[in-house]
Amino acid sequence: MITLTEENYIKAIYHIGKQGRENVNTNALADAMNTKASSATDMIRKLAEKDYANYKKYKGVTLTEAGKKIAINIIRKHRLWEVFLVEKLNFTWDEVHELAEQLEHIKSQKLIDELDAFLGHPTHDPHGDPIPDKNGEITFVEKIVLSQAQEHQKYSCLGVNDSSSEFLQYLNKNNISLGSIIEVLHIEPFDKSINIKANGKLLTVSQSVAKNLYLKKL
Amino acid sequence: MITLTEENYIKAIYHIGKQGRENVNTNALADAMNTKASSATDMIRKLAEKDYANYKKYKGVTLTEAGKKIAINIIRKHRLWEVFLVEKLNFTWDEVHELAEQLEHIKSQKLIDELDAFLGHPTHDPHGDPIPDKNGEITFVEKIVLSQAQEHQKYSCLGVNDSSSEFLQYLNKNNISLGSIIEVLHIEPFDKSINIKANGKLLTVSQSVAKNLYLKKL
DNA sequence: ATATTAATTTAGACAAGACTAAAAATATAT
DNA sequence: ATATATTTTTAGTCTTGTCTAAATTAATAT
Repeated sequence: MITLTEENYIKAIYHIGKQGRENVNTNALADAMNTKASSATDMIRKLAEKDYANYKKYKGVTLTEAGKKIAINIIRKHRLWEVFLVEKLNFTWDEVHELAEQLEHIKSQKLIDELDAFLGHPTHDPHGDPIPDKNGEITFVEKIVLSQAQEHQKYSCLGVNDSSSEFLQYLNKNNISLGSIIEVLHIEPFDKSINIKANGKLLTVSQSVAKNLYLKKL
Repeated sequence: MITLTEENYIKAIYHIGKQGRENVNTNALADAMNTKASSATDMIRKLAEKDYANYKKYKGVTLTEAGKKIAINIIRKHRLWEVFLVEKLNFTWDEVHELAEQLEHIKSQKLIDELDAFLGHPTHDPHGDPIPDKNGEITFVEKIVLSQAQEHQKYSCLGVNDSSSEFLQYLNKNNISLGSIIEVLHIEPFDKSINIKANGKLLTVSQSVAKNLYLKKL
């Protein structure tokens, strides 16, 4: 049996490992888990013991194939629940994350298969992140971040990098959501702020916003 | 904050208290929770400490109003999830209980309000048990058990007392479900077995079956 | 190359929820 | 009414996941 805490550590290792170097260091993991480095060390040991993680003292941690499988399955559940909440229960995309953190730990293969079918086998969650299929395959869509976009080019909004409710509410306020058409008008060389036309409306966004918005060239 | 374990103890106290004397004894609680009496004593102490339970040494435990409120809310969530699983995700009534035991602990008021609305504010779960409303009100339906039924009388099936999957599968096999029309033909004085016509088909049921099937006189 | 700083691990302790074994209180039987 | 049996509580221990403080290893700077 795998505990809830173990699942959360595995998920954190997966996410950190994804966006940076392969080997996840203890402090980064402790940060993500809101614990101290010593607690992270203990858990890493335990996960290595159970063959969910590869661990060499002072060298950081990676997931084994078994660990990755668990991580991907949790992510699949998380994202399917997010779709359910938004599509069926009138949640907005900034409300679903915390709740999905609870729901992702529900254990039932049939539940997740049926939910998937009930939702029509969605491929992306409400933030634009891909939903792994039953076999753990993740369909990768080529995407860039707004801060790397070119002037005078049209894009469509694919998703977000930062899914904090603050950021999502900022986007809501400016009427930007999945699929929104965004045209880059001008990039200010001084501070890298960007003038865009989003769904027809003119808007200037800072670099910190631009870094967290994923786009697809049209 | 209330822990998962505390919630489960509160629920168990509520259910045991419901079907028998008010004061729940330590052994009964330990049994229901699959723990030992000493563990139950510890938890009862803790619940009393937090004002969820009334406790006098050696005298058993009851819930306070706050405790009852929590219990009823968990039951509301449990039964709404059961409806969801059966109505929307193709589960059968014998498959849903364990899964609902997990789902009932998800914490989100909005989730449960929206789920309730999504399901059309159902009043009963798939086993015929009433679903408490948002204010904790439980609509009580007068029901008898098949073993107390009268000969030559027609009834409709309201629910079950024993919701083990063995019993539910027995009912499935004999095509008895919620709302089934059941006519009592003859009660055998020797062993109290009962000849019934269920959905048009003749069937003889033992007393232990008859004790666990709830009916409403038609 | 060595000193200093940063990251990681170890050691020991704590709270929650469980257990066993023993003691205390209550219930039952003659 | 007293002896016996049952139930409940207490005392002490264990595991999980956490912490602090100290020790160790790795990284960085001069």
